[in-house]
Amino acid sequence: MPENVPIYQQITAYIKETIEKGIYQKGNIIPSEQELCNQFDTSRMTVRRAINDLVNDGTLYRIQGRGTFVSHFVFRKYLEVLGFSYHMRTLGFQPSSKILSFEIQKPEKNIAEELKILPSDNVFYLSRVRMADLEPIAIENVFLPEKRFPGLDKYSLEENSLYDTLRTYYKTEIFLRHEKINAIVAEGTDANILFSKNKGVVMHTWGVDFDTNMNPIAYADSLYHGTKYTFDIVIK
Amino acid sequence: MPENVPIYQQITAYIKETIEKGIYQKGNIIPSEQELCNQFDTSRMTVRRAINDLVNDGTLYRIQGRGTFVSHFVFRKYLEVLGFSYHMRTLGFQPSSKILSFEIQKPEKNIAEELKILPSDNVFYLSRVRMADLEPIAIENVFLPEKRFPGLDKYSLEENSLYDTLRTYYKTEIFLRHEKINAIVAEGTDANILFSKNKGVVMHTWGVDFDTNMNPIAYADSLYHGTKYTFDIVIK
DNA sequence: CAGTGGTCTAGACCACGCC
DNA sequence: GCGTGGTCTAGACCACTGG
Repeated sequence: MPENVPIYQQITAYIKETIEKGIYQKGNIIPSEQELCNQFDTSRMTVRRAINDLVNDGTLYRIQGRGTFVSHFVFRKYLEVLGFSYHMRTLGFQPSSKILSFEIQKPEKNIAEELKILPSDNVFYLSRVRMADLEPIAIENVFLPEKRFPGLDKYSLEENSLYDTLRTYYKTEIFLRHEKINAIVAEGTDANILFSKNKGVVMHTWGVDFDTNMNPIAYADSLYHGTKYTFDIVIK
Repeated sequence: MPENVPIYQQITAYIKETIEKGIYQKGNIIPSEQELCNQFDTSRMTVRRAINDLVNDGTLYRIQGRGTFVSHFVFRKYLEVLGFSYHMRTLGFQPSSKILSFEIQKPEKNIAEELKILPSDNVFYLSRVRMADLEPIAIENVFLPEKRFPGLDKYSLEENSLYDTLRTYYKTEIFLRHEKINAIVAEGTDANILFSKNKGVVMHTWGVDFDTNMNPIAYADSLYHGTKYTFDIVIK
């Protein structure tokens, strides 16, 4: 009967489900730790492990002496790490991409450093226009070590999410992204693509994705349309 | 001998210290959980509680069967939540502020909604130019419920960090910020302050700060100089 | 194989909020 | 006082990595 899934994960899954179904409402109290112990026939430390995970990701909060509650918050963490495609879909837009370039290169010095590879190692350079309902929203330039993702060019990244591809074919999950953002004026080709004009205001982002062992797996340098796109960020 | 501080907090403090002192280096292994049990004369669950906290905030990572390691990452999470003053100091700049306005107002509808107060409730409106080494970097407009922070106007926010003031005098700690960012062209007074010109590219941010109980405690709407300022963000 | 982290138990006492 | 969450114990067995 008990799956091979750890009990604490069963409990977090159960709590998330009941929240999604609206059984536990925002701001309402959830069953006490003791009740959950009885319900899942387990010890309190295991229940607390489950609740801790949900408190850490912001789903629940605790008040000592009173109980554990569902956050008032419409939680949208992880969005950026899940990528543009996912983000657009949650906003109700149809994401699509147009590939500008997908080739093997020698990395520039700073990119090699960020990816912790040698300048003589190869990288895939993937440049895409990202669109929402066919409107150009961003230009994303991604660099990935060839060693880590051999044969990546076999896969169609026009239709599929890059992160889905890494997950499915290379068992690589992004754990964390370190990103920098500023605002600049885009000109030339970039401005033409995003604004159909020769100038436009964009957010410029650059940064590195890491896997669960904190190995760098991708470097990205992108431009986002200043007003059509909004970063939606939760900072703890 | 043992302080009133929980053991797991003593352990996290110890580990952080040794990392800062360079005794545990980036990528290096730290003592095993069993060794830390002996060192602190405590049980493994307590040691794990301590390590979990540091894994969750990205300071450490674990590999089953091998050990626990110091992240390769120069970690700068929490920066934004700690505020502009703190951020600038970590970058080696001298932060300062010039208050443009500090008064009691009735909130606009959307701000009242975000702060979960009535439109008839009062808010403090604090508008400041934030500077680094006397160069204007940002214009921050913050709205705080008067009910929650009675007498806030007594304190000098020209010299002191707003968040320090909330912490010290109102025992209020920011747990989380939900922030949105886009890029626009600033004009008029705003552009004059930040660029000494009548136009300039800025990052526009707006969002809400929450305390540990997920009560909204401040709404901020700010403009950051597009190129002098860079958001530095870690997304998990 | 030994050593590491991953999960779990069945209790304990304390601090806090509420009635 | 009672029920809540906060901290902690002293074990246990499993899964994984390395030599």
